[in-house]
Amino acid sequence: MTRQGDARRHESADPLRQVIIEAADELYYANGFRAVGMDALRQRAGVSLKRLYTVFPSKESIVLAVLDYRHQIWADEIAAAVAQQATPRDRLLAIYDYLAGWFRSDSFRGCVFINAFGELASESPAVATKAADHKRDFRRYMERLATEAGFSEELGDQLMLLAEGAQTTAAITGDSSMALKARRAAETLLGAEASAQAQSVP
Amino acid sequence: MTRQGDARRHESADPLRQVIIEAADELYYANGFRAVGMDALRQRAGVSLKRLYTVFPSKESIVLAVLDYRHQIWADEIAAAVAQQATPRDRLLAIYDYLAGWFRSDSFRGCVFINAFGELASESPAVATKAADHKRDFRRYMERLATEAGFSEELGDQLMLLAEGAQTTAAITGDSSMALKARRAAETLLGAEASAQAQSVP
DNA sequence: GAGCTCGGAGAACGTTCGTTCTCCACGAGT
DNA sequence: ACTCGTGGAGAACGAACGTTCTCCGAGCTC
Repeated sequence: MTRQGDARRHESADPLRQVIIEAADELYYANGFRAVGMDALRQRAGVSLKRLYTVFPSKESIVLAVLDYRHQIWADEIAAAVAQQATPRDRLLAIYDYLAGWFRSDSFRGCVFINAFGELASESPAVATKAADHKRDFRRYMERLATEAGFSEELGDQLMLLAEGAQTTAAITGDSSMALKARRAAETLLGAEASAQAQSVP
Repeated sequence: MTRQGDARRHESADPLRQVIIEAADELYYANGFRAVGMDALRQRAGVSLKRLYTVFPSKESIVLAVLDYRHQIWADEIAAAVAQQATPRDRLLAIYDYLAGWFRSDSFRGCVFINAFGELASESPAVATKAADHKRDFRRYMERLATEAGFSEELGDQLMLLAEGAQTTAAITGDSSMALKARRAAETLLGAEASAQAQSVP
């Protein structure tokens, strides 16, 4: 979300392409994909329509590029938040602290992939698969984090579900406390599995 | 979803209005709200455009009526699934079994309120508030179920988050096993709070 | 300086869609 | 039988939007 550290990693080689992607990202996320026309995007990016269409062949391709961009930001920021924590337990719980900060930001409008899926999946299979890919990646990431910490893969799935539920609920109801509720549930799940392990290894 | 038992409760007094709502519900849910035009709805409902506009003043009003209809179905079917279970624990877990059956149905395309929010919230504040109302209702219902079973209100919130996460994840990835994963997480949360209660009352 | 190319501004085109209007057939009442 | 009103089918209208086209000016080459 916010630019900090080596956030430059998110930028592509072509600077014009990057300007368009960032302008589209802001407008689409704030107003929805369909509500933002090519003219508004042209104006925000400071680029003529003709030039816009030399870089991207269609609006759909811009949407897909924005989703790639957001996926990279999400993955990088999650990884950074996790890396700051030392213990396996804190690394798993760092997800929810990251969500809490995101939910409280003024620009929060839910998960862009869920939004894109709801808005465009019926007309763009490419958008639908990109949303599915993103969710699959996040699930695998949580599973990996869980198994690396000595927990079951299933626990990673469960923590993923809590994070997804917090995102949609916070987006629709505007209640940013969902991140904390999800975190406390995650703590309970972690504690339960840890004590079950201690029990089974006497 | 499926009509069984006293599903007639969902019907309004005006039969023409009800025909339109049910046709709109099927088309909107299967194809998305924007993808279905008034002409397709007119054809499916077997009603002329003029008659359609005598019953509803606009498409938005039809969308809102469909959301009301779905909210009633959801509330009734959840209540029925819960009522079939005898113990407090099974009543709380009945939610996830209901979700499992729903996810496996061919017509499953996610939570209609989440979809409507993503598609229309940016242009229709009424849709946004109706989605928020629905989620608030469900949250309160889970909180009530939890407290009636002797658990904390917070546990109800956590079970709600699991259900929400399962809905979005199942919708986007098409993986219906999310209901079972949510259920197992819920079982763990229930067990943990039960044993904590046993501990604190020696 | 003349010619040429590139790109900017925005008009134009074709499509979609919500909403309204027109025309006409049918049936009831006298 | 004639009239009148109701309602059906679908044309018409206006707006929005993605995409393409036109016109024109700026800057580079010889």
